[in-house]
Amino acid sequence: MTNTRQPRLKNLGEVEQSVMDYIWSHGASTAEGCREALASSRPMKDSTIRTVLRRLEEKGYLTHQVDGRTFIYRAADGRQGVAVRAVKNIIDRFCGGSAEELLLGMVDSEVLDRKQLERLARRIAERRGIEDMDQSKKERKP
Amino acid sequence: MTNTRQPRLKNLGEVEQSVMDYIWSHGASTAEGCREALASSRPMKDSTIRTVLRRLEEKGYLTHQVDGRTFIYRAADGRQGVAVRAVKNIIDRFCGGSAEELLLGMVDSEVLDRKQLERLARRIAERRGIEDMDQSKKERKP
DNA sequence: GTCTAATGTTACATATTGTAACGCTACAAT
DNA sequence: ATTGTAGCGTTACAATATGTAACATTAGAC
Repeated sequence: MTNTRQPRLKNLGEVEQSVMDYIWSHGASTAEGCREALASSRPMKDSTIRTVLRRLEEKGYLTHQVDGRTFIYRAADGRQGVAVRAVKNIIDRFCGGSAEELLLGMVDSEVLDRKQLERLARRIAERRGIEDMDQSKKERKP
Repeated sequence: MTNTRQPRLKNLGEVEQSVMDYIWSHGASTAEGCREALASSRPMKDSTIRTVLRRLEEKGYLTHQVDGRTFIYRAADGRQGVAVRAVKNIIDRFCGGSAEELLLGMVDSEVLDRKQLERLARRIAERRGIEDMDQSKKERKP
């Protein structure tokens, strides 16, 4: 709610992306767990996956907790949240900070079907209620 | 309309971004025009700006036409379009190709005010009309 | 024909990303 | 206690991306 400007997530490379995809769907994982899970599509040495995981943690995508002497890696933020943050970055860079035109463009393009648009409209309606409340608060202020 | 999968625009570096910002707001420009416009915030040698422009063209952000022996650079696509494409990329990578959850998340977060939500809702309504037509076409098919 | 503005070519430094060898340490089994 | 090894850290190297620019080439102006 309090719009804490978050620190601009760096981009993900291919391997990094696939690791995040795995952790996002699987939940938490050890280095070995990741390595085995990705082995069929992408065989990696033990030290490779560890480097990738460490970098992902540096970039803020992962955190780890220690269990015995094993690291358990977890996503620091969900897929959803990362996606929203990425879009906010786009908004800052291409839309002068205002999302409106972008979202209108999204709606105008072919990205959503009818059912999805309905749900979106409903959600907007709910949200409008909240915004209205905020609005009234503001109007009471001066 | 025909969803031609466009070729994944590469990311822009800082200087590249500022060049695009200039061309997007200014319209078309020569190399010298760009260089002078950015000189105060970012002095560059002639050959530097030229390299940047050429790379931007390689990446598909710019095109040029020749006037005499001078290149006139133009944006290949508008800010809006680039932003939408970037968001589509995010959707592909983080949302399994479906924009719905992402847009719902956007609406739930604090990126739009009431007026903007209203306009968005109205646009969705229009769009729903179109989608409905498409839908009826589909239903007639089998 | 010479000068010069405009473009082309090539290069180099730094950062990012994928990949991995090697090194260290704590625990388990002997 | 000694040693094997599982698990983490350190370091490195190649490929690509990005910013920067010197130097080369060429087509017109004069």
